[in-house]
Amino acid sequence: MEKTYNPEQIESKYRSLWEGENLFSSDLNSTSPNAYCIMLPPPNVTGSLHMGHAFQHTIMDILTRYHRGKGEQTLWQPGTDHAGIATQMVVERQLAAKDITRHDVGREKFIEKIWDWKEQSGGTITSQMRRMGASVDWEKERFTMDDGLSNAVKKVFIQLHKEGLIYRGKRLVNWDPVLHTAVSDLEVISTEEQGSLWHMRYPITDTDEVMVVATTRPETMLGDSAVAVHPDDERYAHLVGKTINLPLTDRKIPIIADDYVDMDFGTGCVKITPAHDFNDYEMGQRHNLEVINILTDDAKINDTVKSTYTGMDRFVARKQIVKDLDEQGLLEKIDPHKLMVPRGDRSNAVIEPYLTDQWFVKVAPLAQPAIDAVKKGEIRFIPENWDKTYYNWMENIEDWCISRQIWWGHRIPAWYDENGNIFVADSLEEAQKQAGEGVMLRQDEDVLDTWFSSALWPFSTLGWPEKTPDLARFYPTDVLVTGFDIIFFWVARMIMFGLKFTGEVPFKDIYITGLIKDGQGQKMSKSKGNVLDPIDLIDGISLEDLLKKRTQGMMQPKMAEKIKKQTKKEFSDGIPAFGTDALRFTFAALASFGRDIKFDLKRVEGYRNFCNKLWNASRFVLMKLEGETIDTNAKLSTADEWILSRLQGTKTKVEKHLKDYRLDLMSQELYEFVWGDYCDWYLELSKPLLADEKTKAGTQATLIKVLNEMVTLLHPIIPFITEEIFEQCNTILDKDNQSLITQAYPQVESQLISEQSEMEIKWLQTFILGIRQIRGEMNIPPNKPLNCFVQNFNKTDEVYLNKYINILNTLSKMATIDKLATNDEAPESATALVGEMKILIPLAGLIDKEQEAARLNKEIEKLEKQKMVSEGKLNNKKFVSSAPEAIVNTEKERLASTESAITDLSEQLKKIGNL
RNA sequence: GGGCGCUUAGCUCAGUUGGUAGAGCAUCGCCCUUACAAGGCGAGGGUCACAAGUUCAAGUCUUGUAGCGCCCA
Repeated sequence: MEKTYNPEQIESKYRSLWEGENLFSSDLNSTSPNAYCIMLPPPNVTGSLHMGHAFQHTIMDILTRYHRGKGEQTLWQPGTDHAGIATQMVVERQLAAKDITRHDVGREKFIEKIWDWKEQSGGTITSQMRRMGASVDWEKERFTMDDGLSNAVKKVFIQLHKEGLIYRGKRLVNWDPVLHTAVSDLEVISTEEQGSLWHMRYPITDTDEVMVVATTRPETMLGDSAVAVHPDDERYAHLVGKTINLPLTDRKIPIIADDYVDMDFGTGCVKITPAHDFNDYEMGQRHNLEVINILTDDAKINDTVKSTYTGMDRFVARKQIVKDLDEQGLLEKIDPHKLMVPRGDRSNAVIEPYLTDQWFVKVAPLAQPAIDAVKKGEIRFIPENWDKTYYNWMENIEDWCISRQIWWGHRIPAWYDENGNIFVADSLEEAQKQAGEGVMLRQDEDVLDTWFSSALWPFSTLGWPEKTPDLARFYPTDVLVTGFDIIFFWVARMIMFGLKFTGEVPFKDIYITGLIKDGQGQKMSKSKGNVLDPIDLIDGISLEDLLKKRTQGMMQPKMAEKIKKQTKKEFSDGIPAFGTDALRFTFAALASFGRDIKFDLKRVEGYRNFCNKLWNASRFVLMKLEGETIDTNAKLSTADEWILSRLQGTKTKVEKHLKDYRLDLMSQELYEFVWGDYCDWYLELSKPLLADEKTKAGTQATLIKVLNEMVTLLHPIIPFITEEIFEQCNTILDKDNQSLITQAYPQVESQLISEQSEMEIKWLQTFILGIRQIRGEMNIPPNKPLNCFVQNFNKTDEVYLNKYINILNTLSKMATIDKLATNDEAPESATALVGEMKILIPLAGLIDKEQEAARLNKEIEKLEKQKMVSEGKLNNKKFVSSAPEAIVNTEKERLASTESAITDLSEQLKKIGNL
């Protein structure tokens, strides 16, 4: 084996081996009683892997590899979604660079271009997944626009339509005037921006009075249908029922009363524009107001308004209208005002409420069973507090606008005849049958929201609506691993559709992961220039390349400067190559149940070091075993029994943590076992044991057994390095070359749990630690041989002393360990305690008396504090009477041993002091 | 305004049904001891945000306060 761990070579070796031998296949273990299945949340086909994906994929892979190791038939289903708007935008942008639009190209050609683009860039994310070691069943890879999935979409649409759960209607929707499409509520991000509040004077018909209304969007006044006041507002009571001469138009509009109006906001008068505001729309319905649309698809003033404003962009018109009102003396004032501005999450354009014909899913009837499934515990959120977020949203859910005015996606399976009658069918032929011979049909131009097809993912990928064996075997799936940001977009919709169409929940557990943020706790985003590419952590990247990556395609040069500065500060030497395993271990270790995760490069470095440690421990073992025959029945030493016993404890905890999805605790447990128990203690103990013919065989057998189990336990987290170590072990043992990925996950062997050996080794450790502490504090070099005495030992101590004399001499570099009788006068010494037994290291020329006195004083002080705590408790009658007996006893024992230690150390202090 | 979180060592975070506050990193000593300097050994460092309550006992349970964050309206 190489002296240092080199991830690069190992990783490429096993990437091709695993896939080449089809070891991720879900056909393995096909006779197991249970099957295990995880659906990969399909990433955007033209996207790339970000830290969040890498994190979640690591979690899914750990679960997958674990269950595969448990002998279950396991499917981790991969695939991508077509990301309608996002993907279409990319290709439109490419066209825009050549100064053409999709309309110039035409629908069919344009879609061809998108498919081309998908072919070209669609492999990015899957190849990155391969770099991460994701053990998905690649043979089952799906795409939301595959034929099978498209058929499922059609079938669902048709059935829901038949049941009246999908309808078409003219409604106010969120309109993106740049993309020319409706978007759902969820795709609109409202943020606070600085704007103005314009106060306009509206003259009351046939009077000299005016009403002052305030608005943040003055241009919408062209579509006003009323002015509303609160019914209890005495200031305006006399005006209700009169009309306003709407300025800049020749229309008269009524003054109405509605208790929706906030009397205290502004003047208490509100202009009502039903076609361009969601609240106004509802009020319009209540009062039968006219709905006047004044905008075009691209948010220009339309020709409903016969005026000079027609054709003006909404923001140009705004200026002009304000100017015109001012000239007519109708502008009262302009106040600066902070308001929530809705923008499209893709285009960043200001969204307009806009009246159009759209398709909707009636959600309420679907939501109730979906709520019940969680309430009844058929679906469990992990951590469970997310269920509140889910309920909160599901209980206030609105109908879902599913039509999009774009070309890339599943075309809505609906046709219209010349009279506007709708025929929903899975083909033109079917629709024609419904409409009758000779009727001219035209298919709906729109496509469905991408999430509509994603919502079917857990069963459409398994072949639904066919009753396939996969569907029977793997559905309902076991766990969904995803971020909280798509609980509404996706999780809720999968549950609704899953229940509706399969009658079963799509998954039993929903593991909501935290969000990966940068070192400063900022959300990673391209515009902030703080994204980390997981692949750069694996392969490393120079500062130069990182700067280039983070600033290319920046809209604002100013931002680029800032990003450069920040990046130089944080990554002055770029990022070293840590390897996939180190990154995966980091993700596992960070996967606690908090909400967000500040990503710290130092952690990756630490776990890279862990891999190196594991590597070198393996090297040690293999060196010691080379050319030897392993006797698996050899007699075991206490140290062997001890490490095997510790291993059982570790396995038990790992099992529990996995069950609880606490991968952080799982990885910590294994980290501590490997580094603390195995490397720091057992390997050191093995050195003298291997040198002794009596214990050699047992030690060899134990070294390799534990190493093998360790790498098997770690394999789900760090698959590459463990696979390599496993192979090296096999080579040395002359075993057939099998892959670790197919090995059984180790089970607890309860007969190997040994309290006796744990007690004995604890004694040994205490002895060694006592001496190390004296060496450390007295600055005695660790390899300088020392003489020491022991005194005040009991029978057990004596047995252990005889048994472990060799080990003690080796591990704590003792020259001699001599027994002193209780009455024997010891030389001036530094002292450590093992229970009641004293270890005495003569000062003679080695140790400064003052220093040892100071050390003892410090120790005694610590013990005194502890003594007081214990005494305080035990003197409290209530404690003694109410606390459980076991607790009281522990406290008594603690006090006794503390007191005895104080006595011993004080005595020692006195001895030094006297000299 | 409604909902959900967070606040523990210099930093990043664990802390199970209440029972002596932990890890990694960083810091400070001593060591290139034949698996590992990407390492070994030792040490220092905490009023668990604040206040009150329940309890023999509170980082942990209850209530309130402050600061920070996210989601929804």
